[in-house]
Amino acid sequence: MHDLTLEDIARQAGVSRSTVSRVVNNQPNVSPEVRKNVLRTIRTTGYHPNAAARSLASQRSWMLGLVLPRNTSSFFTDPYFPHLTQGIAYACNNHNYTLSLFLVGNEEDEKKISPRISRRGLLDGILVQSGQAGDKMLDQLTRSSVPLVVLGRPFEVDGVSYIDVDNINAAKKATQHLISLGYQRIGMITGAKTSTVSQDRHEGFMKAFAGAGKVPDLSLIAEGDFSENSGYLAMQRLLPLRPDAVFAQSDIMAVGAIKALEETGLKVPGDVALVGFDDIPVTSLTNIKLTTVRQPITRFGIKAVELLIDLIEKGAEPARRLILDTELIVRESCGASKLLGNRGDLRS
Amino acid sequence: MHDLTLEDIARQAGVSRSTVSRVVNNQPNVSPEVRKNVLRTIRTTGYHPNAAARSLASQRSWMLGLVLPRNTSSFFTDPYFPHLTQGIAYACNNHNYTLSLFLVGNEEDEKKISPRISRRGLLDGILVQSGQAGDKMLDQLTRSSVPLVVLGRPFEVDGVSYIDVDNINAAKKATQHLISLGYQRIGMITGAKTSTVSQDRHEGFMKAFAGAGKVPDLSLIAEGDFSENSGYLAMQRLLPLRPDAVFAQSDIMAVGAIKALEETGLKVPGDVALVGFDDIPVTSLTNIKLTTVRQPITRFGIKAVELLIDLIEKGAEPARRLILDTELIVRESCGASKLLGNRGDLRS
DNA sequence: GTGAAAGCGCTAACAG
DNA sequence: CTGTTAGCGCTTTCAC
Repeated sequence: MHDLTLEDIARQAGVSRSTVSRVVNNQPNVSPEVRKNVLRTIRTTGYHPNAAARSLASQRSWMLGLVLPRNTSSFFTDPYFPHLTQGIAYACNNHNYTLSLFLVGNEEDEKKISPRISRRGLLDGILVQSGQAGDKMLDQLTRSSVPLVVLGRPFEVDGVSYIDVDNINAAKKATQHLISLGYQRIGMITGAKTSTVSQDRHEGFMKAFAGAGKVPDLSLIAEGDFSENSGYLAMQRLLPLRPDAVFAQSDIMAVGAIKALEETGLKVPGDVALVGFDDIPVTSLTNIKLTTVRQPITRFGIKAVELLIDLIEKGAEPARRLILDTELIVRESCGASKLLGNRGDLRS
Repeated sequence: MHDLTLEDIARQAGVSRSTVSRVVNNQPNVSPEVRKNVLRTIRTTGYHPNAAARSLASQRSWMLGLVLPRNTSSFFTDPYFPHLTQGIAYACNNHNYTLSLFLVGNEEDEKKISPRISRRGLLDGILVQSGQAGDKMLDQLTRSSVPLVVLGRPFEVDGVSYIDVDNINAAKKATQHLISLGYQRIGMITGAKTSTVSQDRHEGFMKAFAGAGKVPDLSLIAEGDFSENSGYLAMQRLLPLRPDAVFAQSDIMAVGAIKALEETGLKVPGDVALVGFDDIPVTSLTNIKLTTVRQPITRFGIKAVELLIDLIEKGAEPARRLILDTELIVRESCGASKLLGNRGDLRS
């Protein structure tokens, strides 16, 4: 059975190709009866328009690309990316776009993927995870003519549209919280210092101190890489310096830190208080109720897609940016409940 | 600057469109010098062929679809899916295919996604996660003319190609291991009973007993749904029945089970021995070294893609199946090291 | 080894 | 409201 075409449907319904096209695309200028008639033969024949032909003729593929660069090794270990991907997939679906996924594992992948992404006619728009400084892939994509939205602030923001959460304020709130609880030796476990996320959260940390008229002990800042193990190791390095509270730049690192503390027999928050970032369901990873900065990961993905579609439809110039708010979720690991006599979740 | 076409390159290189096409597609019948020449102008102009036009003319999109149906809610909580996706993405990349992702969240998604998948000209092949019994989407895809590989044994295997791990044998090995260690009250935490994975592992469990000339206590079989929490709850239900060993059908459920045991003050493996399934890095989730059945998740994804490509290139008939082997990884949670005086990893 | 020409199946003016 | 027509940019016979 040879595949059906518009032509076939037109013939069967006794109308022209254009009319069928109009019906398929839900366009006006078709009489109700003709439309109903055409719709019926489409249904009975099981006709589906050919995607390639449509893309070629309309210069629109209805396809969005999600590019996750190599440094995103935590794709498998950090629930962040699955959640993000889900939000993106959901939104694509909602807006009738198809999502294609480009996981760039190494340089070799990059070489094979790059030209594929650049092919005209394949993608109507691109979502790319903000990477480390000097990310070639991002540079290259930025130069292409396909509408682009960067997930997370990129290093070079000139002329590129991006979406991000307000990392500076978020980290500031988290740190202020610890300061206000009276902790005196507040440390931080950062992500890779070459990432903008980590830099922004670092800045928020500093701002909180500045705002309180205090100066942080910089030796209490340990670098991680957003992986759990790095949080574990960072906390081990921090321990001899006797911090009484630590702000971990991701929940997963906070979990690692907790492991390190438990191994040493230290209590959270009794001996060391902890605040995380993400609000990922870590309850499954540790029994400690983690105080954390909640970022709307799924919503982030949805908004990213909507921004991208807007750029596609209304033009990518001028570049736009969208910053989402976060929320400090006070639970037990920061010691607030004990110190202040509160119980359960508290939103500030 | 208007996008470049083959025509443009042909003109600039002083040859015909066909010749450029041959060069682009690495076909023979082009003299070395002409080829070199064309290649150069392609490079200097930064020409990239149009994907839609190519698909339309060649009836090949070089695009594969990965469909994860709604019951795959564990996409975010179980590392299994990120790993699988990574293997698939890697293999697609390697074979010059682009991967598109269809996460089917609910019925509404299904309605929007189905026609998109069925569109001719979009996908050269489809990978679909095996679902629950009566999965409409799978049924529908099976009926379509696009080559299809099901991930995991489907309910109806007639005429459909699929890839799976040898769940029966794997579960049998795991259970035999517990039996051989002398446990007398061996329980099991299953996945949803409507899934083939769970059914097969159930069968393996039974076979191990049969092979040992024993009869399992069926009341020690508790149903979960592959989520951690379900493992936790299942173990709570099991505890009053005093099992001395439990085979959890996934590592994540094993972790839940461990939580339940720890809460009750019971030791693993001292009070209850445990064997999991997957060999996911759960070390981050619990301090217990889990004895488990290792399944090659990433390789599973790679093999699935390769099988699908084979079907695309050599025809989908007759249906093929590929069963991957598993390996029992003996660590500490089964109590083997204590009972047998062994240490560390032991592969059976 | 190379080029001309005929589509691939659809959209989108433009007439009518 | 409907049909005619001209492409979209490439692949692929088929001559030469």
